[in-house]
Amino acid sequence: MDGLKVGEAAERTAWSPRMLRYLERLGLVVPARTAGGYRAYRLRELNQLRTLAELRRRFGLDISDLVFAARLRREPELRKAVDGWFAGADDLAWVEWEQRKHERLLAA
Amino acid sequence: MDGLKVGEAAERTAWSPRMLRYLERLGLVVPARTAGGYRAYRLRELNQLRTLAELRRRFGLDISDLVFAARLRREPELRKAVDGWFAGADDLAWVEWEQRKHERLLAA
DNA sequence: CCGACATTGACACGCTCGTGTTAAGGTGCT
DNA sequence: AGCACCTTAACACGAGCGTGTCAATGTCGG
Repeated sequence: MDGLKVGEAAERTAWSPRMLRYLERLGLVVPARTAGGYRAYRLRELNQLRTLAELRRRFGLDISDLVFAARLRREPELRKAVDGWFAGADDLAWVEWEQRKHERLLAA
Repeated sequence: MDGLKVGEAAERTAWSPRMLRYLERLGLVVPARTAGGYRAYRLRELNQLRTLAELRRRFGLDISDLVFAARLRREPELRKAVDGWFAGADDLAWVEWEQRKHERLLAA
């Protein structure tokens, strides 16, 4: 078999098999599948799992924080809206920010 | 008084006074204070509150998602680490996962 | 100086998250 | 064929989030 099964991957990454399945359902770490339906964890997934654990430990992140970060990358609409919110939160005026966005669009 | 008190701000933004205090404790919308200790909501804060409600409604965001987004802006160390995690995850995996979710829905 | 509203702090409650466990069945090496 | 491990689905449960409410006290305008 090419890639580790869920139990083997769990042993090598200090996650439980349960959590590996959970992370897959959230779309964070998605292994390939064998013909029989077994999860096949390869090097990329193992690295993701180790990095993920490190992020939680070092920065106290929730898993849901990473899910949100993933959404930010995948949904430009969302990223724009969030940026807009922060524009109103910094001392830059919202209207000015909108204006400059329009200017950028015109310039493009 | 220059700025709205918490009750007045609540009426105009469709948040409860309780939630306005909560959002302040999270560092998301922080009004100035009067000499007597009353919160003074001005235009900037009112706009932030309305935009915040809109983000929740339109994108289904949690408040904690916005708190995390704020951390991302303020902590370059954190942003770098999160970017690093995504570097190990090419978006092919995401597409495959979406496809299988779709198949599951069709099969149901 | 009184009444309306503010302040902080605490208790409460339903909901979701992260995690384990168990059940009922499938895969695959030897 | 058997044994170890996998699959999904379900139930369980403590912890934390979002929110309301109540109590004790402070501020302010008329």
